[in-house]
Formats: sequence, C-alpha cells, structure tokens
Amino acid sequence: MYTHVKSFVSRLVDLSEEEWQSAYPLIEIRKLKKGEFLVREGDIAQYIAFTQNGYLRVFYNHDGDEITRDISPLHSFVTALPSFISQTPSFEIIQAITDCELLTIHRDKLEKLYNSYINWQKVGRRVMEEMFVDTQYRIYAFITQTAEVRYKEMMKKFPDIFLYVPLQYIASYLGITSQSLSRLRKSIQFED
Amino acid sequence: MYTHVKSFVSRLVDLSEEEWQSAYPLIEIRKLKKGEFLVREGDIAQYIAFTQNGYLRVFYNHDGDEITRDISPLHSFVTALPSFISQTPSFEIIQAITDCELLTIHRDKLEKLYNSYINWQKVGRRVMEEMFVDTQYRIYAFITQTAEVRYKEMMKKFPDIFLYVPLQYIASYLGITSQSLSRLRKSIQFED
DNA sequence: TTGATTTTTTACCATTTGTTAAAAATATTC
DNA sequence: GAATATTTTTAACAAATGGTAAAAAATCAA
Repeated sequence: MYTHVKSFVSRLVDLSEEEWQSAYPLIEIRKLKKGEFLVREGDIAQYIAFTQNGYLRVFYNHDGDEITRDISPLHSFVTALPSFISQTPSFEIIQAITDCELLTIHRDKLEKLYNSYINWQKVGRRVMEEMFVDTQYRIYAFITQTAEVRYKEMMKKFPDIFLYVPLQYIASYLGITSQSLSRLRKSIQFED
Repeated sequence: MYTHVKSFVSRLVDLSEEEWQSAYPLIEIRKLKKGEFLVREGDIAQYIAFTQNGYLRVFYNHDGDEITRDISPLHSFVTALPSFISQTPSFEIIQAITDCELLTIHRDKLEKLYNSYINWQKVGRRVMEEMFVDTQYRIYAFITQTAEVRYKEMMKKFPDIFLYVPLQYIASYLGITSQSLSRLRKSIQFED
C-alpha cells in the first residue's frame, strides 16, 4: 500500500516506525477518473497528493490557453502550492490525465504532523528542496536549450509520460505550441 | 545587525527570543569585494548566505557561456543548493556583483540548529517553499511571455538590480543574449 | 459501427531571437 | 590621464518558434 511513498520519503529522511505509524491514519486514498479535478480554479487547495498511480497535470488559464506547469511523474508529490501554503483561492488547476489513485493528506493534518515530529518537518523541507532544485534545472533548460533538445531530454527522462499524456500538454510543458512540437517531431523522425 | 534577516524570517515563522539567541552565535559575517567568489566551480558549498548588503549572482559555465540562474535580490537567501544539500562538488558558481556583506551559516551548524529546534526546521521548510513558488512563476514567465515582457516585469519587480548589475547578466537571467537585450531595450525606448 | 468531437499534423507567413562581427561606450589599470 | 580591457550597442542575415487556418487522424460517445 505505502511502498512507493515510503521509498520516496526514505530516500530523504530516515523515519522511525512510530513516526510512520502516526502518519498512516492521516492519509486518505482518493481515486480520480481521467479528466476529473483534484483542484479547480478558485478552490482552496486543501490536500497534498502522492501519485500512487496515474498522472496529474498542473496548469492555469492564460488568455484562454491552458499553460501546463507540471506533469507529475509516477510516485511523486503534487499540490497547488501557492494556494496550499497561503490558503488563498487557487489559480492553478490540477486534473487527472489518466485514472489516478492518490494518497492524500489534508493540510491541517499535515500541519499537525509537522508540528509533532521534527523528522516529519524535515521531510517537508527535504521534499521542497528537491522540488526547488528540479525546477532550477528546468529553468536552466529554458535558458540554454532549444525546444528540440528539451523535448529529447524529456523523452529520455520520462519515457512513460509519452505513453499516456496528450502531446498538447507536453508541448505546453516544454514552452511551445502543439504545432511547433508537431513540426519538431517530424524533423526528428528523419534524423536516424 | 540582524534586522533584515529577522524581518525576512519572521514573515514565515514566529520564533521565540530563545530560538533567535541560539542562532546568533552560529552566524558568521563575511564581506566580499565585487568580483570575489562565495562558491567556485568544484567547491563544496559549505555556507548558506543572507545578503545583508549587495548583490550576488549564481551561474554556471555552459560551453564557455556563463548562464545566470539567479541574481539575488537584496536581503535574501542564496546558496548553491545542489552542492549544499548533497555535499558534492558544485557546478554552480556564486560571485559578488557588487561589494557584499553577507550573514552566513555553515552547513553543519545549520543542520544542528534544524535538529535542535522544530521551529528552525520549519523556517527551512518555509524558505524552500517560497523559493520553489518563486521559481515556478519564473517558469510560467518563460512559457507565456516574450523576452520583452519578462524584461519589463523584471524592471518593475527589481528596479534596484538595474542600477548595479551589468546588462549581460540580466540578459542571461532572462534567457536571451546581450545583443537581443540591447535590441529590445532600443525598441522599448521609442514606445513612450 | 457511425457520427461527433478532440487531437495532431501540415502549410504558409510573421515575429522573435540567435549568430557573427565590428563599433561605440564605459570601466579598469598602470 | 593614456592605454587596455570589458561591456554595450549596432547591423545584417540565419534559425527557431508563433499565429492562423485547415486538413487529417485519432478518440470518444451514442
């Protein structure tokens, strides 16, 4: 049940059995059908989710376009952080790209867990550090790489995502239009 | 002395006088002349810095080009995080753009502080959350905005940086060449 | 399966940004 | 202050990506 989240967290902080036991009762399992929403625009994000199964995308509406900030890798944490932190209405939307099974924890319960165990507080910090570093690398990619290189790197890093996620979302994640991605894919086709 | 860092941290977590007192002895003041380095390529980042005064840039060498990932706003935390976290040689370089006065804390002492006070652990988490959210906004900007808009937004948000920081670093931060920035500035000149 | 809807591809032209090289402006050093 | 080095600007052309429109392909729903 908790295998994936345990191995994710254990990589960052070594938690005692007691610390784990105190967390389990706080976790709620939530299933989303493809297309369903975890957070709608204007909602206050109450949950952080771990993707036990399936893929989520985080996006927002920008002049009628949906801008994809994130496509969650399998077995990773996802939330609309600006809303989750400050409990303000979310501009970010979280939607299931495929059927999903999520382990979620409510903000208030997480806060309590953080305040009861210094090690859980540490998990929160370490997870954030990792997410920050990942995002930094993505910024470096935007500065130094063409869309073609970003696309190829993404295929290498997340091959599974390409099996399940519509290209239009991938295009937006890469910072280009779906037409540009299509052209780019065509030109790659003839390379090898 | 600690006014700026205290107001930065207090915005995130409410710390007791005792918690502050335990932190002060760990802080080392470090002055850098313009051009000096806080972290060199290959160093292991041992310190996190708070810019009491002056501006730092974080960059790395990419095929002979210096790619600027960050120009630190006044009164903010700076470190080469990938190296700092994992204590591996840093590809990121931190250099003083102007004369700087930094409040620094050594990694081991910070780790001890984190492990002694749940509230300091919380500060670490909250700082990371903020940095992550800021970086997300920057990614949104890369996806949705032209370099011209990114430049204008940057001028609005950090007008002081333009007084002290060479344009070539700003260009790199914006993800364009200094030639493009120059052209862009010229075209803006005649708008109003 | 068929018809409707959504997604992806194609094509053409416009815009943005990169590349290279040189000139001009500014800062640094002796 | 003159000489040198560095930074910024300019220009012409090249490459990458966007915008628009429409067709083709794939997917979904009745």
